[in-house]
Amino acid sequence: MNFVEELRWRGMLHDIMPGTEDLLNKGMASGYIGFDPTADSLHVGSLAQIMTLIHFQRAGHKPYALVGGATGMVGDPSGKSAERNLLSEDALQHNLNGIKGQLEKFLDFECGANSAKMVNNYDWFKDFTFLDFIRDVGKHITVNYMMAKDSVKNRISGDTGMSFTEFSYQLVQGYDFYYLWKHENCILQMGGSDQWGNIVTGTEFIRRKDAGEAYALTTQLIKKSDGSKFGKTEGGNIWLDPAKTSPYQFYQFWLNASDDDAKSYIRIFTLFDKETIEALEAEHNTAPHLRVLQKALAKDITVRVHGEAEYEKAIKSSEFLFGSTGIEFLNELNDAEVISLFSGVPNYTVSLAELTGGIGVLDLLAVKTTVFPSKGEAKKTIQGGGVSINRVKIVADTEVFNASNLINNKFLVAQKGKKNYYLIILE
RNA sequence: GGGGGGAUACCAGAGCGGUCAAAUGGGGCGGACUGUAAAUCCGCUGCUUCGGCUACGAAGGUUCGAAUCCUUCUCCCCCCA
Repeated sequence: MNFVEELRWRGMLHDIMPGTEDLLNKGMASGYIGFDPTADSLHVGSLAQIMTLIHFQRAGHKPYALVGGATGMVGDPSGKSAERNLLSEDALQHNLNGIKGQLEKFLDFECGANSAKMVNNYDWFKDFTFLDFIRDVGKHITVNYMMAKDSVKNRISGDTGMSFTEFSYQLVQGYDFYYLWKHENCILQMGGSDQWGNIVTGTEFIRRKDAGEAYALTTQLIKKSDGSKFGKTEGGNIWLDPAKTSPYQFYQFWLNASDDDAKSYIRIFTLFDKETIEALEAEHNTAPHLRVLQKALAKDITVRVHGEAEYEKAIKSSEFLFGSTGIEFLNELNDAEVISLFSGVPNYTVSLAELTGGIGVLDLLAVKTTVFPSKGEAKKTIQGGGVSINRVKIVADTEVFNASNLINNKFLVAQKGKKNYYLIILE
């Protein structure tokens, strides 16, 4: 199956420039996707782009991952309603290093002719002077053309306006494409559907400057079936970096996908073939409450991102926290085992001496720890029946805890809502 | 340069002298139902030692009393030149 067909049946394809498929069918081609260094880790949203590159490579093509050291300094206006804050050079460098390390885990950089390659556009922009840029690049693209782009139009007709810096972004990205086309024979740029305008500026630039041919392909923006934004939870973004999103939280994120979402995610984020996926769906439909689909999805991605061992730990934690195992089960474990079981959930350390004298729930959850940001909020949630300690619902905000409430003389397990656990360690 | 409009909680957006910690919608959080879904319904959504305290762009002023009236300042938008 060729690359485009692959994306198509998985529901990933959004838009493709005419001729692209024919070109790819002729043999190995090089293509790239740019990654934004706005943070030092990629998140599940970027994972979709990584998957595109993986499919590209599996179809026998040569994938390039571009990290935007230069474009990161400018800021992409696409999909943004307000001017972006610029990152300092140091922060940018730090972010680039983090992202590079992650990309290396997904693509094969040593498989011969179609080995993946990583490039940083800062390398070709750092010595590019402003005058050279406006003469060699700016001259080929009219302002009229740039103004017609949705990302620009939206901002100009909106309230916030747009700086010259962001306006020029599409030229900078357009030049990236030209540079890679010229020096690396990169003939295709891919990206999320919000990147179409930027990518096409690149193909246009290549055509006008060197009368060259280059192609564009974009993938569907991932949306949840309820319309809300993909990749965010109460805790914020879901990151690939285990220090930012623990493997347990990562596993939980996928496990919690709704049925509809799971059906689309499993096509996008796993490499299972069509038959396997359809079989899983059939199985899921006969007993939806077992959530076979979500489990298969969560397992596959967690193993690929964090490894088998972390997946096993996430499963164990999940089974305990959401299973029917009673809290007494903890008594059978030693301290290290308990801490490991809770390794994915936020934990706090409180002095044992203070607890001996008794600590009220409000102080415990809002002062000694930051389970709640204020006592007022803790109180309200308790009144709404949303707080448990050691799996027992708190009924009054005056309840006091002391050493006799400890599990293994060391722990308290707090819950906010059903899904949010916190481990309080007393020492 | 001239004229006009505006700035309210996370966002949008009412309020235009007391009854305003501020309508309504969205978002968020919590509860019920359930499959740790979806949909639906319900509650909460400034802090507090529960006496109060701090809040409606900023600083002053009028008033017993201001988000609401006046003055100055800052920022934004629109029209004309």
